[in-house]
Amino acid sequence: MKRVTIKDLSKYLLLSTSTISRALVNDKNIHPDTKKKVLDAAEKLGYKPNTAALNLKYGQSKSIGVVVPEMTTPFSSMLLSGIQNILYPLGYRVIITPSDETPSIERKNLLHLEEFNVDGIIINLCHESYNDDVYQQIMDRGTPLVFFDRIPGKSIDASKVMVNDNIKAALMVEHLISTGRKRIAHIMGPSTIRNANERAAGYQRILDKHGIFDPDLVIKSEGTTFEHGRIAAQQLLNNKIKFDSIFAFTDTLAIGAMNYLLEQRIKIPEQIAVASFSGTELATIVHPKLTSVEQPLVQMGEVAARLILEKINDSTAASKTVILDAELVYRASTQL
Amino acid sequence: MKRVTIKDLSKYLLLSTSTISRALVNDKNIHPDTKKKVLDAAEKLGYKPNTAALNLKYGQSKSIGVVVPEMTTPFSSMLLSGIQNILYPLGYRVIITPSDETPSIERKNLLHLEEFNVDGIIINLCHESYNDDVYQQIMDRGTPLVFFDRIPGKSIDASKVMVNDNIKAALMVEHLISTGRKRIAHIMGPSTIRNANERAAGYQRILDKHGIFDPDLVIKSEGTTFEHGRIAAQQLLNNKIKFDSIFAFTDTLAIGAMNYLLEQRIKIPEQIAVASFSGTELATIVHPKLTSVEQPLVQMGEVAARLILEKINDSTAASKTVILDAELVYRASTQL
DNA sequence: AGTATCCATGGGAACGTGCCCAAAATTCGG
DNA sequence: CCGAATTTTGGGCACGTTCCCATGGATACT
Repeated sequence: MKRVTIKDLSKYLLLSTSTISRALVNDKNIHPDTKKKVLDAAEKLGYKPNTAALNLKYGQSKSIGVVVPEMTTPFSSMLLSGIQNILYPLGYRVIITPSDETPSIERKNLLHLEEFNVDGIIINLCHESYNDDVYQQIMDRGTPLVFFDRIPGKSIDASKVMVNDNIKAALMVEHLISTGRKRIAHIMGPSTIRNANERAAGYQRILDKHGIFDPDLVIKSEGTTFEHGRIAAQQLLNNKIKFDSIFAFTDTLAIGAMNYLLEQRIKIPEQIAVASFSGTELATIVHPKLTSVEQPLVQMGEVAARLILEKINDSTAASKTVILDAELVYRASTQL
Repeated sequence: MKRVTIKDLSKYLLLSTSTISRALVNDKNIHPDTKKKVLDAAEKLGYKPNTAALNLKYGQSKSIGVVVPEMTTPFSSMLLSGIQNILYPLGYRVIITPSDETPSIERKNLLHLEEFNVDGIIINLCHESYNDDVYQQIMDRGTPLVFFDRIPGKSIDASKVMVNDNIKAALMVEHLISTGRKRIAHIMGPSTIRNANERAAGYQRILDKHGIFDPDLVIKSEGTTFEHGRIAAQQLLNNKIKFDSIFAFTDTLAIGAMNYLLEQRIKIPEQIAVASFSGTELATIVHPKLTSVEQPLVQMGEVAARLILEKINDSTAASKTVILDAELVYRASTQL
């Protein structure tokens, strides 16, 4: 099945390719009758513009790369729908590459995307510094980068989208305190993730303020999977430290922890309340439903897409950092 | 930042573009010294082949479209990693478009992907027949299609990958019976999905065989979300029908149902056992963990990718239907 | 030494499109 | 009714790459 080109139309209608082209791109220098004839023939023969030719012509690939740390939770998929909301109507392809929370894979993905000639890359890091050199290289070579959610530790001249982790974590801890909790444990994310440190800082700030901070209450998790959450909960219980609630770095960790507690026949929230940070459906599909900081994920994706478009359309555009608001949603896991 | 082309190398080394090209593609008709010089210069100047030019040259876009009904569960992401395992090493881009379980969006996505000139499309349907005409059109126009998981109802000449829904559903129901359950309810998926009918048929076949089938035990769900599962469970309880277990069309429905039961303080599995069908992590992150038919999702993705490659590389290749095995995993939701 | 063979390189067309420039066809003003 | 202005069309180059064909030079054989 040979594809129909402008040349085919040209032969078919006995018109030059220039005229055909003009009809197709809505050029004003063309007779309405001719234009109609061309459009009809294009429809009839099933003409489809060849994107490869256009890409070559304009030096753009009309595709955007997205790097996410994982795709097994709805987190990334919500961000993606935001990104696609903006980019698909503009004719961009979106190419997604999961890094599996592994910096070396992230690195490979980035270079791979560059190889694909993407016009820009939107990325949610898995390590705050490991690939700093690559980010800079890629940008130096002319491909704009936009960071979202997990941004680099070191300041890099690129647009960024995120929420205020520190403040929102603090507010969530305040909520736990307001429900009478005093021994609030924290399952902290890997310290190679900037947000983990920010949220931990917000947590500590409030406990300090109330004079109830205890370093033993903080468990540093080495990863972000459900299993890591389980392990953290197990550690907390094994440590024989008293605690009446948990604030976890993410939904995933919180749910893993919750499962372990439930298996140990601990009642949530009666004995231990659980709160976390995210913005996905995950919080509502467990029992009891999880109190969490709901990030506006779809909106974050949309903003990230707009920021990358700005950079693509004007490579000298100033970098912007957009901080979105997140809402605290109180559910059964912290309320009797 | 202008990109480096073969012409730049040509000027830089005072060699023709032909020679540069030969060096780059490992042609044998080139002096080793020249080749080394070119390769070094390419490295030094940061030459990257222009994919758009290659795509134009070879008439392929080196990209594959994937249409999935949803992306909020790990289901699609596991399939995607399978697909990407195969396609990325071969230099293919993968473009993902979620249809949101809406046939009209699926239709739009398919046409959109065709517009993008993808070399092939891998699709998991959201309706067994609504878009039949488009599938056929797209294939007629020369873009191969591969169906996986949810395949079309009507027979279409295209490769397909799936598991044997009927048999596996039957085995799962046998398991419930073997644990002493006699009143097994079924939350059936929308009958516009072939698999829903197949699994329901497997369910009924076994209940009939044991003479314990009761049509009142079957709830037809209108959708596949967690919420639909909740509603189904609610209906079951409201109907005042006695039942001691549930076999659900998918994990998602099962978990939604489980949540409702737990909220009603019903004990799982003591009072009601729950089993389902899927193959994702979801089954293990709820409490109690969910017994389910584990489909080899990553493998399914890999097979789908290989099948589409076959069709791309030889448009006359015969269509294949691959049926993969699925494993029953028994967890806490059905065992005391 | 002359010719045939081989190797390394250069020239240029092609993929499909848009756009610049020129040419043809039409309209307009006097 | 003729030249000028305007509209409509055609020719051909460019984007970056590969590959066929041709060319030049070196080597081998008679």
